[in-house]
Parts: sequence; C-alpha cells; structure tokens
Amino acid sequence: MVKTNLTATTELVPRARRATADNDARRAKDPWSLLPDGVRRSLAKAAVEEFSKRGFHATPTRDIATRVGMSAAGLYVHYRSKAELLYAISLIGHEAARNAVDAAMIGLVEPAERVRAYVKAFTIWHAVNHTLARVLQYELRSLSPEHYLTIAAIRRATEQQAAKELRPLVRPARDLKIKTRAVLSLGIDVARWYDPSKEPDAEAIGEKYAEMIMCMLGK
Amino acid sequence: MVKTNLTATTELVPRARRATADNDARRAKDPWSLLPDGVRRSLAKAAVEEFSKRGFHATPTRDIATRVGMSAAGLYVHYRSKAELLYAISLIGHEAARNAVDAAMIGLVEPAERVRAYVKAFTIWHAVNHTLARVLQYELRSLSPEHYLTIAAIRRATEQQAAKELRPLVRPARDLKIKTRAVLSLGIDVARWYDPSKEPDAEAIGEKYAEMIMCMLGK
DNA sequence: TAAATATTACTAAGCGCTTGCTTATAATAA
DNA sequence: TTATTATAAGCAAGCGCTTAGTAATATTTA
Repeated sequence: MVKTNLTATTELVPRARRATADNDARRAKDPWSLLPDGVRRSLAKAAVEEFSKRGFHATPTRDIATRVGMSAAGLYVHYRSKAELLYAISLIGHEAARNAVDAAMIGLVEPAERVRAYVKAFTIWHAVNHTLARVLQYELRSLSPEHYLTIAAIRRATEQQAAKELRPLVRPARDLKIKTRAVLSLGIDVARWYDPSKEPDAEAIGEKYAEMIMCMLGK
Repeated sequence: MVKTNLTATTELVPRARRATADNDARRAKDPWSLLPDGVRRSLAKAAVEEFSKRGFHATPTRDIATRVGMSAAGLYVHYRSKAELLYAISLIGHEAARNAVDAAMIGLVEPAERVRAYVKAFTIWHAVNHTLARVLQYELRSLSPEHYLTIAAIRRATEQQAAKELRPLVRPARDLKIKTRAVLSLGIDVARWYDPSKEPDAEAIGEKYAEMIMCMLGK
C-alpha cells in the first residue's frame, strides 16, 4: 500500500508528510490540514459542524452530504459508514490537539515555562477549535467499541504527557494525579462554554488560564 | 390545581414541601427526593442511566420502560413525551445541585469560608451525581427550544450566584467573569471524568478542589 | 496510435429496520 | 360508576445504507 487515494479503503488519516517546520506550523494551526484537501475533508468538516451542534445520533448522514452539495448516497463513496466518519474526525482531532501543545513547548526547557506554555496552548486550542473539541469530548460514547479502544489509548497518552510535564512542579508528589486531572479538565471544558461571539479573545483566555494554573501550583 | 397526582398533566416537579431542616437535608442528599416516590421517579432514574451512558437520541423509550419492567407504551401514561421526560430530569437536576451548594453554605458568613464550602459542595455533588450531571451538561442541546429557554435561565442564575460569592475574593475585579467560569467549569467537568470504581472518594476530591481554587484566588 | 476495458464519483430510488407515539382494550381501584 | 394504570398491536416517519445505473476519466491492450 504505497499510493494514497481518496477512497474509503485508504487509511483514515494519511501518513505524516515530511516533517518540516513549515508543515508543523500549518498543522498546529489548522487541524484539517491533516486530511488532504478534497471531498473527504469537506465531508469531515461538515460532519463536525453537525455533530457538534446536534450530536452524532441526532444527525442524519443525509444532512452531512447535503451540506457539501451531494446526494445522500455520495457520502458512502468517501466513508465506509457514519461510524468511520466519526472515527476519522476523532483521530484527526486528537492528533491536532497533541500537535498544538507540542509545537508550543518546542525549545523550552525550564519546567515552569513548559507547563505555562502547555496550559496556554491547550486552552487556546480548545477555544479556537471548540466545535471539533466538542465532538472529541462528547461523542466518545458514540464510537464503536473497537474505535473507542484506539481513541482511549491516545487519550491515556495525553494524560501521561501532561503528568510528565507537571511532575517537577507538583508538591506533594501524591497530588500529581488529581492536579493533572484538574489542568486537563480546565482546558477541555473551555470547549463546552466558549462562545466566540461573546468571548472572542481566545489568546487572552489562554493567558489567564495559564496564570491561574501556575498560581494554583504555587509558582 | 391543588392536588398532586402522577399523570402527565401535573406539574413536572411538585411544589416544594414544607421547608424543614429534615427535608432540606434529604433533598441535598438525594436529588430524586424532589420527585414523589413511584413509577414516575423510577422512570426518571432509569432514563438518566440510559441517557447518561448512550445519550438522549441513542436511547429508545422502549429501553427505559423495559428497565422498570413496563411495556413500551407504559411510559406515556406518566410522561407526555420523551422530550418532557428529559425536561423533568433537567429541572430536578439543576434544582438539586442548587440545593446542595445552598445547604453547604448555611451559617457561613466569611466570604472565603463561603467560597470554600461552595466549591467543595459543588465538586462533590458533580462526583456523586455524575450520572445525572452528565445528562444536565451534555443533553442541553437535546431539549426542545422552549424547554431550553427555561433551563438556560436557571443556569444563568447559577452563574450569577457563583459570581456574587466570588466577588469579594477576586482581584482585579475585571477577572470576576473568567474566574467564575473557571470555578464552575472545574466543578462541572468532574462529572465527565469521575469514575467511582477508580476514584471512590468524592469527599477527598471536593476538599482538594476547594484547596486548589482558594490557592488560585490567592487565599 | 485507437479501441477496449476498468475505475472513480456520483445520483435516484428504495429496502429493511427502528423510532416515538397512538389506539383499542382490559384490568384494577376508589 | 368513574378514573387510573397498564398492555398488545401497530402506524407513519425517519434512519443508515445498498443497489442499479450514468457519465467521466484513467489504464490497458491491439
């Protein structure tokens, strides 16, 4: 399997392209750049809009297809099933969030600096990409059992990464788990309440949140 | 409309009984005591279990009825529609959460003490009642437009109450909104990640969260 | 080269199934 | 009686997805 095409038989998310600073920056900025431009991407974006607003089970595939100007059956040329569409979205979303925080910490070595950058980037990502993030967080239960296992593993890795970064800053050490939870929780929940029409400045929220967390950690 | 019965034509949540300390304590403890014991309560509890696990739209009314040993049609003797069942749950849940924090602050006058009690009670409630809380938070979008308006008003009041309690502790004053958001957000999101089989001690989580928030507020 | 053959992207129609809810009817209780 | 609680049966609508077919494009063959 060398060539990449757009059919449903292909891998859901294409292999990472050559790692360049340019690609990294673009990926950190727009989650959808992980999916090659085309109908497949349009369908995924349309699905996120619908799933986010109404929920996976309340969204008919017909509506997603119509949104991109297709007949109801057209969707199934590009995705095997509604379930696989959700899975593709979930994979892309989790990878994009990971890329965003990784990019923000590049070059930082001081633990406190790294954590501050982590929290800020994580928060901003969940504000800017709140539509996608809502699907990631609220539709976990809508994944098929097999798909869920894969996504759950990715999420465990995220939690471990956060714990690793926080460890040098948390005293007593036994509080590491609950404080890691709190940090991730605070960032994730931004996606629930964030409304760009009322709170346009995601950057400011990220800054404040980073400040609050550092304060909470006694730094 | 004086008498209370169990039919679908009655008010969804019965008028508050005579306010006694005993009733207050029971209500703070079990949200379901807001609904008279009987089939109506059983159905609501069964629905919460299902809605929480699978989501409103993924749960057939047949499954809810079956859970309480009824035929599919039996549900409609006690609730006009699936939508009204969700609405009743939402009303009860929001009122119960409010009762819990109010009860925790009774007799406290010092602002810092009140906030500490507030955060602790709010957090514990979302851990202990995480099943119900998930329905409250994730099924807002499944409410009918009219029902949503009522619930949204209740939620605005909750936010205002929190802001009122926090105001004396927040400097600079312009941070009140974002910090109120953070406090509520942290508590609410406990319902998402809390797993009683892994984290049995809700009280300890409430205590730690209160500590963390006070630290974040510089107290 | 041109003709023959696959492959791809798409649609109109619709199948089999599940959904929320209603109806007709019976049993029970005040 | 009269009101209440329940059920068995089933309806109309909506669902995910398939099928049969078309047109356009690529690939292979003569």
